[in-house]
Amino acid sequence: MAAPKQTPVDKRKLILDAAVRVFARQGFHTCRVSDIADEAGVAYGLVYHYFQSKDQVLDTLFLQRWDVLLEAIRETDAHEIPAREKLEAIAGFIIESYRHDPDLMKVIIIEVTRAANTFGAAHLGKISEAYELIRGVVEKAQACGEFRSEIPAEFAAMTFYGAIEQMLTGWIFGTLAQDDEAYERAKAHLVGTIVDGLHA
Amino acid sequence: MAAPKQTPVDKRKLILDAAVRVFARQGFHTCRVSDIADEAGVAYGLVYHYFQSKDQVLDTLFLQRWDVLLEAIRETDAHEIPAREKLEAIAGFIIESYRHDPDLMKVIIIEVTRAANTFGAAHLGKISEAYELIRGVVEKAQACGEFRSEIPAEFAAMTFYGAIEQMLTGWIFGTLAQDDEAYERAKAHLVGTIVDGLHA
Amino acid sequence: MAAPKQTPVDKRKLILDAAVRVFARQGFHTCRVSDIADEAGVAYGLVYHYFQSKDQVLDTLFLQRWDVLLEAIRETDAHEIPAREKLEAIAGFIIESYRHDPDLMKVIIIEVTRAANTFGAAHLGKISEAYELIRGVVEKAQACGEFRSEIPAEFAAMTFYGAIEQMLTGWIFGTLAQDDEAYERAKAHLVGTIVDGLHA
Amino acid sequence: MAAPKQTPVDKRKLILDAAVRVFARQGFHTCRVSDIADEAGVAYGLVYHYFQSKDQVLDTLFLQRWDVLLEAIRETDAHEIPAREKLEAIAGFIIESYRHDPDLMKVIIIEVTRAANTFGAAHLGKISEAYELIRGVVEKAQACGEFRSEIPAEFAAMTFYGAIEQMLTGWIFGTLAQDDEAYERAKAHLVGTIVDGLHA
DNA sequence: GATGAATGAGGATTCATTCAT
DNA sequence: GATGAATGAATCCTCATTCAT
Repeated sequence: MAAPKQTPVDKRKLILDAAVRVFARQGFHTCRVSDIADEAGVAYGLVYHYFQSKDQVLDTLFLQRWDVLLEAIRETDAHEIPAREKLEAIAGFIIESYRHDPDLMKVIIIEVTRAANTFGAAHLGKISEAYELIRGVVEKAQACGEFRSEIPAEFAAMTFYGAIEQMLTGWIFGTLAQDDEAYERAKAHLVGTIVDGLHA
Repeated sequence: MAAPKQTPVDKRKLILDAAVRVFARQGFHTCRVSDIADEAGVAYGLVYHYFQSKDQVLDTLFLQRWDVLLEAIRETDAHEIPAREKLEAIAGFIIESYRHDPDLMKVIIIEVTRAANTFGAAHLGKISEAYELIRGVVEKAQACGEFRSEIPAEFAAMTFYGAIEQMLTGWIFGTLAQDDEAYERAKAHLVGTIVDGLHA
Repeated sequence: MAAPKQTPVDKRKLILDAAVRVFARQGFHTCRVSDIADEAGVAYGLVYHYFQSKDQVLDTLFLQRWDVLLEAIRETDAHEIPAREKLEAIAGFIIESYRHDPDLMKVIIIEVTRAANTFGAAHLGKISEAYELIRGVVEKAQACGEFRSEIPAEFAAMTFYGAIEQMLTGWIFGTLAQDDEAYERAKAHLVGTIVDGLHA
Repeated sequence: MAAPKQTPVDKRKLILDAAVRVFARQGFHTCRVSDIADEAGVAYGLVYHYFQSKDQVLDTLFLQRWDVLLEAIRETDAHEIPAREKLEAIAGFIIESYRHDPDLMKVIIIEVTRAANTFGAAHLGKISEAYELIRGVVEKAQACGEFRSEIPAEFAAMTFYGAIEQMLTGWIFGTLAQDDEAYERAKAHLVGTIVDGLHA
């Protein structure tokens, strides 16, 4: 009888996971490739067996996660629900992503999304897709009268996206309180601010 | 008799101005100190006569401009005007700063403010001062009943600041239209969104 | 009953042939072992099953062919014919070798014989055997009065060998015309120059 | 009174001279840039202050010397003397070059001229100029009846050049005796072989 | 025999910074 | 103040070779 096949260790996955921890801890530019290999417990060269370069490791991490995010936004947008609920779902998804794997989101925000001079520029297209999807949500809400039309949809999208990113940055740097309650409040207030406004 | 004093060329200023152009064009990490010296038309070593390091050149650029910004916010806040007008003044000041010297603002946003992994972290305190001042504006508006109190002031501040930065980023990368009309619209809509909300 | 034996593909031969093409195309140092395996359509590791190292692949290629060459010279030298005809036969054999398999000769000349800093030094002994054999031809011709004795035989051999190698190099790099007629002319003129001299 | 200006040490020259010794001793590919710096007694980075790359150091060495050689051939060719004397002068110049600085000529022959797979290919044009000049000498001799016309001049040139290079290679590898007498003999016999032929 | 994942040593290059003049 | 030659630390990437299956 054949021995039950052990799930073999996926070294590629091992390296990606290690990279998240190392990038989050030391930063992409500050860490060496050997730090990733050490953290993963694999030989130096194996990183280059699975990835073409140090850059490509981060690219992979970003694209994997970002595509999940875009898909989630698209999925949300497909439902027949008020725009307010869509925005709540989108904010909620991002916040939960951070809650679930803060290191990964930290790397994506700090090293890619906000790193306008390096990876941010390289992935501008992918990042813009998120704005566009949000703009679509706003446009439809304006068309059906849920949102007013004076504010250009692209402005509204930028504001919404900028607010989320700024909040995540606050959590990452510890300038904003972060506990379970704070996460929940954030979901509510983010949309509350953008949709209802600050006025009394 | 003393020779009539020629207006001496301020080489330090020459270097700072050159640095703005070089940082804006090539990015801080991609340019070499010699690029700055070449652009300024001075000798390599002179950069180190006036500045302790390449970092310090950027630090100087940032701090100079950021302090002006903080002062402008403080000045605005000192007036007895509605919070809405204060926020309009703040957004207006930043937008005019960009309009007046796009290279400098590009460098500050791209290389410092959004560069969370390098200079952004180093100047976290200074950058946070801006959030704090805006939070103060909101808090006072909540206290006097102009703004509602459900939204924590720090959330509101983050949203407002995040929206501005995102918009500047859009201009810098050319994903957002930028002409005189766009600048004016931006001033109006930014505050319109945050204060009045998107709802119909 | 045994299944009729299929002509088995000789993978070792497959690898050697592929190596000739790859070395000729990319050069020994520029190609990777994986390039050879890919060209041969075999697995990476199989190269190391049949050869101890990348070097050994080239060594094998060289020694195989060079021994054929040495044997041909020896065989020619064994005949009772004028030295002039012997030299003609030797030049003819080398030229025909190139005509028959230009890639292989290119690899041997470029990567071994002329590569004085790497394989040329390693195979100095084998290469020298060729000079020695040619020197023997000359010495015997001097002893019997066919060639004059003022020119040291080793000089004559070097000149003859150097001329052939230089001509092959010219063909390999395309600085010398190469077509059927050129090959035939080369055979005649090579010996014509060395034996009769250039003088009128 | 001003102190007599000491001839300042030309570090660039220091590096080039050190490179000749290191390349001759260890070979271009086997030595490290730090070996050159150490041999020259300068800091690692200074090599890169004066040269763009390790390759460029060798290029410089080759081109400097090769241009001197080409100039010497041209100068010789300009005289109204028999072709035989011209060839003697050319062979003599090269042999004296080797005698005067064997390390430099070793590097040029081994690492450039014969290194057909690397620098030889890169400098093919420059190297070919030498063939061309020699071919010119032969052509003129054929035109005036000093040399017979059956042998194509380009063949004759290849033979002559190939013979010289082969002889130098013999000296470099120690397969050919080298002392003052050998050098003098070589000058005479080289041309003796090519012009008068080996026949009795 | 055959496969290809895993290993790890080795070196050129960059460039911020220093310092003698 | 001004110059630019001199310094040397730091690290990504390549790729021949090994080895478990």
